[in-house]
Amino acid sequence: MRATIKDVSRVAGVSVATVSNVLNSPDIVAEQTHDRVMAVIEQLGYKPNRAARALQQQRTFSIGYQMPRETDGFALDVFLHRVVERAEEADLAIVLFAPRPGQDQVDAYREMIRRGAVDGFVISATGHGDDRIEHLLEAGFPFVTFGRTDFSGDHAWVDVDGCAGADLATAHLLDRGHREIAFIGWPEGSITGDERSSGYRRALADRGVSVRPELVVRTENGVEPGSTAMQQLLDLENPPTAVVAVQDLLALGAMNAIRERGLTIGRDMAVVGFDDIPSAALASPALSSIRQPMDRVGELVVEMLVEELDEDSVGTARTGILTPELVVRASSGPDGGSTR
Amino acid sequence: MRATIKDVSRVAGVSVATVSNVLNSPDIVAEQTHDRVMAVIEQLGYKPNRAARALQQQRTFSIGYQMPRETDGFALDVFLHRVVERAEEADLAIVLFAPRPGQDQVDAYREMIRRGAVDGFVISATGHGDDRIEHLLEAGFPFVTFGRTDFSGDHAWVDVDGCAGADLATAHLLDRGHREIAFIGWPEGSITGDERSSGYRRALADRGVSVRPELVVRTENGVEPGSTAMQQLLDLENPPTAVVAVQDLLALGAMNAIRERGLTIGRDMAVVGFDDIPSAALASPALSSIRQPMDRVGELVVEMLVEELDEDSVGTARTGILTPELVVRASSGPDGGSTR
DNA sequence: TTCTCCGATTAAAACGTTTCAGACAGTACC
DNA sequence: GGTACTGTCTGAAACGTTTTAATCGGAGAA
Repeated sequence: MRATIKDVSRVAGVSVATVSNVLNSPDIVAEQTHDRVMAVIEQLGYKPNRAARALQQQRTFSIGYQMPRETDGFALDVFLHRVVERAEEADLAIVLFAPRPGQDQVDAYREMIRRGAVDGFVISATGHGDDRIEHLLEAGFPFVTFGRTDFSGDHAWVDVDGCAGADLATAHLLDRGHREIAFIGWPEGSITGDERSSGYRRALADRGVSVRPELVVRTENGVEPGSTAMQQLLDLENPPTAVVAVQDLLALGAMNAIRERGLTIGRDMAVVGFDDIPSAALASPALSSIRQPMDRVGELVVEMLVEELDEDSVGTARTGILTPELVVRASSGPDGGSTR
Repeated sequence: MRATIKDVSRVAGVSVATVSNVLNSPDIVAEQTHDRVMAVIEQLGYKPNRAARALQQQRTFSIGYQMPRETDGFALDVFLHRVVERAEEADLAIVLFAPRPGQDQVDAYREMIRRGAVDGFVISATGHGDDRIEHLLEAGFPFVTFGRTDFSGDHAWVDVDGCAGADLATAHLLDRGHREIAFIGWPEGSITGDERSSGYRRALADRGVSVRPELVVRTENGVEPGSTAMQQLLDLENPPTAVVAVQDLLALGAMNAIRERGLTIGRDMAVVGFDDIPSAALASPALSSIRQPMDRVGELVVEMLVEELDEDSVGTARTGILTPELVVRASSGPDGGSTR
């Protein structure tokens, strides 16, 4: 059926070892032989069998990725697409897995390792108290995370600078003349949320604007919570003129609340969100937001893992911090001169 | 490092063949032996090596899925999550791949087959003139598609009944008393689009409402086209009182146009979309839409492929048609009595 | 001439499974 | 006591690679 190395060797009149060498150590084989074998390989459409290679080399040429259950605000499609593309370049396959119903998350990883299914992992949806990280670290198994963890110092990770993102959003509003800028955040304690809220404060501090504590509202993610939070802000004696939300869903909720009060978004109240989920562009008015370079994240995550695998120097703790970008749309008001 | 079958056999004091039998043909081994070996397997945390198994059995226990480039209106995350879960149950891994830059789509499939990387494919984003299908058919390689193709009679596929969906949407509006119902569709020629538009006509015909040709507008997908189409409909001498869109993006665009005319969505003009993209629920007012059971699709696709692989009876041409469901939200008007 | 070295090639082992053909001991049957 | 099973277990081959060590012919050095 499929051509094997044996077929190639027979047709080319050389040993299988030579064929293997042509592919893996082209320098040690005579040029003439090389060309002849190459021609046969081409002609037969030969591709080395993955399983055989994996068995012999004791590496699988594939990396595992746990399919996330929820993907709120996470552009899985673009992330994963780039991950796959980049992995392909390094001759690696992406293998998806998920804990079986009732199976512990960590167990799923353990199983993948035990059956020698992957050489390493790409991990997303990290956070405080993530037991996967701890387990992989003590197992000494290669992995790279998207997002920081409790053990960020000990492993490779890629993250988007949430602080810079929130700073960007806030500065944008300051540029447009706003001084009373509110922040709808998550409860303290999440890595991502705390980062972003610090960016808000930094931007204000940089411009010498003092933070009014009552302008910072913390709530869980979602449209409804965003709406409630905004109502609360609007009920203040001295309400803000602009608001930055830690996530687009909250921003969309805030927009609803603003609209319900008969105010015009962008004119009476400027809004900027975070994550640039697809619905941000589709909202009306369209929501200004902070876009994370998810394709770059995917790319970088794989590149780091490849390095780790090549040198198998676990524990070098490479890190990559990417800068998000501000996407200005109608919700942050009529375009003042400065769109940067 | 990892325990192998040899380790187990040594510790349990039996041959490797017996260990293998314990796992694969438990019936032919004495109960006592079985239990003893099982205990050792447990104790050592032994899991059969994937590569070794694949090499010996000449099947890979994995199925390939080409990462789609664009995912408009396709809930990749929920589809893929269920696919992975269901595959796991059948002891199959999902391997992602994508054509390398410059590489032909079909070539990517061919390469996967040649290197014996997968036992079969799950394919989405099908349509007229899809050369992947043709190639796989003549290669006699197992696969199941989500969506019909030019060769639907010759292979297994799963699809959502778009006709029933559009019927549901249209009937819903008829139930609410609308008689002048417009349809914003795609240009004729796409399998999915034509199906859905026929559902619109069927619903009207079933209730004895005649189709006014000028109420059917065809345009490409997207928010802007939807807006333009709606403007066109509103400019009619005798404009519709409700509109069904073949896709949510078009519906969202239509909503923008309606709003811009100073009309109130749901009261002056009812709107129903299709696909129930995340933005539908987030729009304001929230958009009524037709939801496709993507989790069921994923499930079914895998189940069919598993059957195909087991019996290796390619060409049985199993088919599965799933019925979508109507999600009623504010855009289709105040709730009249009948929400079904 | 003989020895050594070198470049090119290859035979064979190994990776961890599954499976086929036997082996082996006991049991039932004639 | 031999034959034929039967139930359990095992040795060895095979799957398609890579890799190590060995072979081999020829060229250069002594």
